Amino acid sequence: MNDGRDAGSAAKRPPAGRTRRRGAPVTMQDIAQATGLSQSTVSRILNRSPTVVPIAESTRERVLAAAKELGYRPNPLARGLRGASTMLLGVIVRDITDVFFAGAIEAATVEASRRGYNLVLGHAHARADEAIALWGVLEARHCDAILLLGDMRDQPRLIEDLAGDSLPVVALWQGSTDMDIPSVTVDNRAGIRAVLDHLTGLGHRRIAFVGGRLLGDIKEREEAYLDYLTELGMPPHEGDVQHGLNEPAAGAAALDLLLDRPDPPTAVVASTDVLALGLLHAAHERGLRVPEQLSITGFDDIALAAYSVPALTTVRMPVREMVEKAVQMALDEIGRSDELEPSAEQPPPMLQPSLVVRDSTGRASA
Amino acid sequence: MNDGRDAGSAAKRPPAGRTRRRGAPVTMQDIAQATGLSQSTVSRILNRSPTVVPIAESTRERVLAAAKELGYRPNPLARGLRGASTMLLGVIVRDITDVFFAGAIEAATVEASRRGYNLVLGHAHARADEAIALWGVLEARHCDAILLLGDMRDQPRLIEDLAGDSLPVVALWQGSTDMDIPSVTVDNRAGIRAVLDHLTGLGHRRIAFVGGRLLGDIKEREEAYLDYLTELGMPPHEGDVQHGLNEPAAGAAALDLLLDRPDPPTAVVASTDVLALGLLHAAHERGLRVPEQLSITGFDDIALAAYSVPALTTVRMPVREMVEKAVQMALDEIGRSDELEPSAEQPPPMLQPSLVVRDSTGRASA
DNA sequence: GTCGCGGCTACAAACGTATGCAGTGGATGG
DNA sequence: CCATCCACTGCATACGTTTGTAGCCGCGAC
Repeated sequence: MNDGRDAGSAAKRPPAGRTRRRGAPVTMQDIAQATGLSQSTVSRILNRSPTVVPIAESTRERVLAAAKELGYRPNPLARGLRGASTMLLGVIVRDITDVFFAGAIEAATVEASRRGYNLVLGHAHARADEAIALWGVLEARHCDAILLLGDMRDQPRLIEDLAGDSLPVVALWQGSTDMDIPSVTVDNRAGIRAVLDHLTGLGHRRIAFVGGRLLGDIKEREEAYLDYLTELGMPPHEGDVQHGLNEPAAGAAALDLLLDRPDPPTAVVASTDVLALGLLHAAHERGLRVPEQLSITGFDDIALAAYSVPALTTVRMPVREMVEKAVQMALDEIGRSDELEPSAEQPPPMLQPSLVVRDSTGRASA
Repeated sequence: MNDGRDAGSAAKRPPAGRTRRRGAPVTMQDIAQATGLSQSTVSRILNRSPTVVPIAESTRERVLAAAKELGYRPNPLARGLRGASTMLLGVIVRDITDVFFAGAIEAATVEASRRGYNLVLGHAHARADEAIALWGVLEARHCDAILLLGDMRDQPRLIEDLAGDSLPVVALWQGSTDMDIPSVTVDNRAGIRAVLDHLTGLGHRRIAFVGGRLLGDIKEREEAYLDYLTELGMPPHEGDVQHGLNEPAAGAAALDLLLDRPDPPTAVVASTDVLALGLLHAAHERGLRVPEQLSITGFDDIALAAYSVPALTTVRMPVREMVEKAVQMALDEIGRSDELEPSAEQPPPMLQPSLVVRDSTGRASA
């Protein structure tokens, strides 16, 4: 039974029944040796290769038994070397702690596994200036395609590496930029318009805006806000637009800045649900009643938005549909990878969000 | 310039200046050919191999230039085949949408990248009964070690595959089970005790509990709750303990069940912040004022807990410390992988949580 | 009796990289 | 002027698969 693979020293290994730990991985070669067959035969059986060559039923069973017995696990590296697809979908997200992206990742996981793919998660880590390790995450993983979640424009290295790469990349929520990366976007303008229609319909005339860093979708939302109010002839007052990180704390701080003035706004549009939650909290801290004294809206409709106090009026992001579309685009591109001509350039799909009215908005107070 | 790698047909490729898409990946062989050197020399230079053999400075520069010029990317598969470590840390999480785990993943990402590792995320998908594709996620990825986030006891296939595997596995928040997987845990009993001390100190005598599925930490928390109240001689009334999924909706539903009775409790301990947020919402819906009429506590201290309405009294989970410890354990195990003896069995580290008093708890009402 | 053929299996060449060892050339010392 | 040594580079092999093709064997047909 000594197959020559033992290390030189005959140190007896722990006699535990189940030799876990450091059993040199079982290879096809081992199975071949155990069954007296050749490694290639084993390979064919283990992959039920498409009848190119017939295999005796008895042999098949013998091999399968041995494989199970020895606890064989295919080595994906070796498999990948031969050019097989890795069935991996890389996902780069700029901030995992952003609950919105967490939801998107969930959606991507579901959609990917429906197609037999698994997810590899890279992490842009918004606050790390040196995002160099990034490209390692992707390329280092040899995925079949890559999904980009969020606007990565501030990570030029990443974009560059990605562009130089030979595999399909699809971006989500990167805002309508002119980067030549196929993308799936949402109609941010329509979302903001819906929110502002709703608020003005409730009689609000002084509507403030709280945004995150001017990236991607956030930027679009702010621009849409400005355009809308300008067109209506009631542009925001000075100080009616606040910026900060996309965190509840920033929202809370912004609210104080907005309200610690004479003649404060009667409604605040947040560029994000997370910010809106911070606004709600700060309003409560000040003893302000929402929506009686102040209306607040969000954007995204994260899971918690329906359970805030009070429940948040927001814009529903069609996350599932967008991710579905993006995964499909990426995988289609893989399929097309053999052909020479680049796929016909189509306008990036843009999906429609929808207003969800809950309890954080009401008629404008005197 | 025709290096023989072209496909047979001389179909001219799109003349775009930047030939993206489907340029067969540049290999060391290509660089060797371009510089007139051999592949092995290129390899040594590109890895600055440790002076085993000297390399002429001019040659080095020539190669580096060519590598940059051609846009060389090392193939991690091939590299891994040779046994090199993949610098990958696998993470299996049972539910990504759980904001608590999202935070943990963030922490793991940070800690891993501090050590030059990257994360691969597998997804147990709490609701998928057939978690078969799972083991594919891990093994298929050939990581150097695996972190388990949450209790996976209901996924026996996964545990089994994991145990049969030869690489280090460390579990986090799996509850104190007797599975022979090294783990890092938190002292749930101490956390619950702190919460109950706090509440009884405020005069509460009828304290209800809302838990998720009886898994891991949640189970421990519920048991601690029962023990505590029993020891104090005021065991929970019938119906004072509610169960559900770990979602705000479940928390909201539970609150109604708890309060739609004569003689309702004056405080509710949630096994999780997420549930507690649902409780807060439901209380608000009922017009109940927190904490004047009802006290509510959470567990975990997720980022949003400080920004709920009102801010949530909860138990801080030492996430960063725990993840740090776990990553260290896993990586240490890798280092030890060459030695034969299994590392000396040590009791799994258990970290201490701490009470965070905010505004959702107050003196018991009449 | 020989040939052919079908059914099964083994051989071997990739895939891209790492690395021990064997060269090769030039310079230097005797 | 030859031997020696050093600085440098190439050769070859291994890693674990996949896959095209060649080989073996027995049985039936002519």
